Amino acid sequence: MEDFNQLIQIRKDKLKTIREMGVNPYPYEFNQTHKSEQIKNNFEELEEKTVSIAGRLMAVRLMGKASFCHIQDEQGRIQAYIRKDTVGEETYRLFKILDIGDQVGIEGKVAKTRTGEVTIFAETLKLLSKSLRPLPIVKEKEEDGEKVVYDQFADKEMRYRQRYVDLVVNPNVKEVFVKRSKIITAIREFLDQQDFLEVETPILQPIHGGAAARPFVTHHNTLDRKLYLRIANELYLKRLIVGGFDRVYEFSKDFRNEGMDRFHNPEFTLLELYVAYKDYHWMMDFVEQLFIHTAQKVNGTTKLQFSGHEIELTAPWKRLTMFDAIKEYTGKDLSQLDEAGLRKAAKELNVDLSPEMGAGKIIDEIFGELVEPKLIQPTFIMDYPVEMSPLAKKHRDNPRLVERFEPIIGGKEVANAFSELNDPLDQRQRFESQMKLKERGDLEAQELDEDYLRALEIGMPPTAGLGIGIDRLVMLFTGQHSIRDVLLFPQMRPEKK
RNA sequence: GAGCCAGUAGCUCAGCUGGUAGAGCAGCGGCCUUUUAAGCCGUUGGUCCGGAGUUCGAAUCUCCGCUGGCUCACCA
Repeated sequence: MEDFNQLIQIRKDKLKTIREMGVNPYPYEFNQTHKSEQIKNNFEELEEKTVSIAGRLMAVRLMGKASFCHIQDEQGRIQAYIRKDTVGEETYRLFKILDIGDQVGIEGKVAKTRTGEVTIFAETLKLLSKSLRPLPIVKEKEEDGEKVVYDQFADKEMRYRQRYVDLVVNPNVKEVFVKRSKIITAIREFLDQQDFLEVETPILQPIHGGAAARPFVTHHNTLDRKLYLRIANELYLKRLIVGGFDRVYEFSKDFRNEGMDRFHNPEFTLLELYVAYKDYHWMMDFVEQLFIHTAQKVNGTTKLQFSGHEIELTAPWKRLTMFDAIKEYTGKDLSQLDEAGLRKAAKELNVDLSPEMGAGKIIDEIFGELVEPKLIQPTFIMDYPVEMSPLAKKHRDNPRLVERFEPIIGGKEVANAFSELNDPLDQRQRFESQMKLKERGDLEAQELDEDYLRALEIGMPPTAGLGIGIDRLVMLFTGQHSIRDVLLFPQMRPEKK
């Protein structure tokens, strides 16, 4: 720490010197005419033209009365050449005491150096912001066309806690978040083209409905009442379908008070959308088109590289009922078995069960263990056991099942959809069986929402609904293996002083 | 929640079966007007994650704790 303070103290001393030179180390603006990649990509056109760039000083090679440095801006890095004779004595003196990490603006002519690198031959240089805290120094070298990185800033804890440093120093991190933004834009564009209305529903909810999860609890002082941070927005969006909006969607931050691992962060982004007069068959076609549109817009192809697999998103995707999928991958037909029979089958398949699991949960367990990880190419798994889906409509041919599907890609589900339950009496019964689970100690069982039932009693049209975990979608589209790598500021334990 | 691994300079790391801490980069002082991991000479810098124990002596061994990573469990 002593040493660290020393490094900062040296920079503070330099700051003082700079002020004494009559230079404002924190000026108010700078006129940028170009960015780094733009200059490199349009060299012929810009050669010998004057440009001005702004960015962070990332490398300095000082040689007496002339120097090379690299400036990093939003697009990348570009080299600048600073000559004492050209910029003048005062400016060169300033340049010599600048540190890596300082923000500078440079104006000069574009040309190539002897070794062929596009370089700005500086005529003026302006300090735009003095950095007081040292940055990790990452060096790169080209070797046989391969980029070798030295001293990479790799400590994950520090990368997540100080994302601003991570972003400065690890350029590929930036790409992930640019892509994340493009994905959301592409989805929004697709939905808007299809006449959806983007809406906003409450984050603070008196009843946490729409999913099975433990909530965060908070308190409203004026109303003196308990409120929950939403775990889903499903019940509000369906109230809007009742109200007469036929196509609605919301990108929502949802909150679940559960464990954290590479697939779970306490707050995450969920897209939910609802479409009146459609069912889950229609929704499967829709999901295919949504994914294809997004992949084309973001990656320019319907192929995805993930975990060493090449995934092809072109429609149609395989459609399998859950029972057929289990039969295909385990050889067992579970469709006619009762709970005892299912337990026996699970045992034969070496799937561990806990005693409180009901028939639906056992089926899901077998599926999750033995089938899901093998579904690499996009596959719709359809028709889930009724007990696990209290908001989905019963299957038109089989009352033990609901009309629900999940698309699985790369061995992981990326969405969840169903024909929405709109029979108010059936919905009340489903809530009541959830209440019984809750009494038995299931902390994730859903709450009975009297107002939602009132809305269904007013009457909801046949409706298809869809939820997509946006973070996991981004993981899939960017090839990242941890949710923390697609969240700018993942949740961390408090930093120890 | 469980198991495994890790924490040493600003960054990346070395430090063997215990003998009192090192390198490269960065920093600082020099030299250098086409360099690119620039180079050359010199040099500063450490609560070895924290605490307790064993020992003449602990970065190193033991225990407890903290933080993180990975895997599993829970969970969409």
